[in-house]
Amino acid sequence: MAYRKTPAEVRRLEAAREHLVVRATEVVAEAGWAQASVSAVADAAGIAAGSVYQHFPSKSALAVEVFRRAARREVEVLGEVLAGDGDAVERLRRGVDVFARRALENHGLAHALLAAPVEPAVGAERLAFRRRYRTLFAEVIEEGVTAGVLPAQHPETTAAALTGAVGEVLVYPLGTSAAHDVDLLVARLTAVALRCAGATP
Amino acid sequence: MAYRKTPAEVRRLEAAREHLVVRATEVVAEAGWAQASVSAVADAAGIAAGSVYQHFPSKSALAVEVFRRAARREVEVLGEVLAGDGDAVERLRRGVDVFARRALENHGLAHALLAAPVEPAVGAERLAFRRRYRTLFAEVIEEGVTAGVLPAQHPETTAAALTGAVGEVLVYPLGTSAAHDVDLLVARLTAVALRCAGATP
DNA sequence: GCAAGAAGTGAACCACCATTCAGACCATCG
DNA sequence: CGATGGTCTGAATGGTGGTTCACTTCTTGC
Repeated sequence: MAYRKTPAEVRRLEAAREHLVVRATEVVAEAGWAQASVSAVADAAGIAAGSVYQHFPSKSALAVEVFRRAARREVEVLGEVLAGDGDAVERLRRGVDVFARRALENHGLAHALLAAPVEPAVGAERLAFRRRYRTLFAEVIEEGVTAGVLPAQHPETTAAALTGAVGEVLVYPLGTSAAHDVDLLVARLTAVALRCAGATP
Repeated sequence: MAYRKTPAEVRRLEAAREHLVVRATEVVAEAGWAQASVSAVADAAGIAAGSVYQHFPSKSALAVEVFRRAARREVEVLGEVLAGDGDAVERLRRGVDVFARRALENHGLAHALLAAPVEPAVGAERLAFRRRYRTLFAEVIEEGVTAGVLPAQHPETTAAALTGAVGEVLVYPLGTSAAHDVDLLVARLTAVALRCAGATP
């Protein structure tokens, strides 16, 4: 028993892993998944390619972790806004508003999360997160219907349509680095989203 | 001058190319892009891998051709329905209806066209075709607004939202081979789509 | 039939990357 | 300090799959 992991050592390892994930996320946000090779990511983190495998069993596992963290943040933010104050329609409006603004603000990462081609493992994760978005939206819509501020409808379908609609409207602005009138874009998007749910203006 | 392409020979070559594209499309529809390797596609067409390069300069070029043909058919069908009889709202409803039914009928191909991961060259083509869907929808919406059957709105944004919404609602049913109640699904989808555009029920 | 030249073949080739591993380096503790 | 057993390195390995090319097979025009 001449070596035992000391708490400091454990912390150091966790920090190294954390650092790797953060840098990998930056690479993905700035250059896309295709450029995020193991060696590129390792370089960005200042470690050797082989050291990546100290922290993750495969490149896929790292990619999934990068995706999960970033996506979870968005789900949490959306969830908070949708569970906030106001009636269902107002919360829905704010949810779409916040989601869109955050995506436009960090368009590289948003594009990677929403639209960019990904390897199968990450694709599966993306599907899972879309389902979570859908569930969040569906809850608010159901509330709105029950409260009588939204017309009768199938909440799951509307929720799926909303996630698709928001994503598609944002994809083109996200794909380019050109400047947009964010307020105008967001106003148009929230208007469509509310119509989608059948809110009366 | 001992060999000159005779018309019959030219026709034979075109037929061979055609056959290759058709078989490649079948492979993509049945097994997905990932399984459509050059050798798999060549096997399906009954030719050697090397012969693919008689017809296309690269695998990418073949993939793009496969995508383009299939996507063009859908755009044409949608265009015809949207330019048919009835007011803007009715045509929009029928457009979404027909699009969804065709997709569900041929879910393998639809999934490949709409949602499955693709190589960059095909991804660019996909974006281009989405823009065409958007343009088609936008025209009808603009008509509807002018005719007063739809409320004032930004047609391009609504059109983008529509393509995204339709795609997203269909992705899950398309991804599985499970049986669905097509009529119910389509009814729900057209309802959301019409609300999206602000049509009064 | 035969020479010319194109189409077709498929095994070899090659580029690309994730992954491995033998050795270097370092932290722990008696 | 020195023995133990971890972490780190980066060049070598290996699998995958698109592409090439020397060769064979077929079509054409005389």
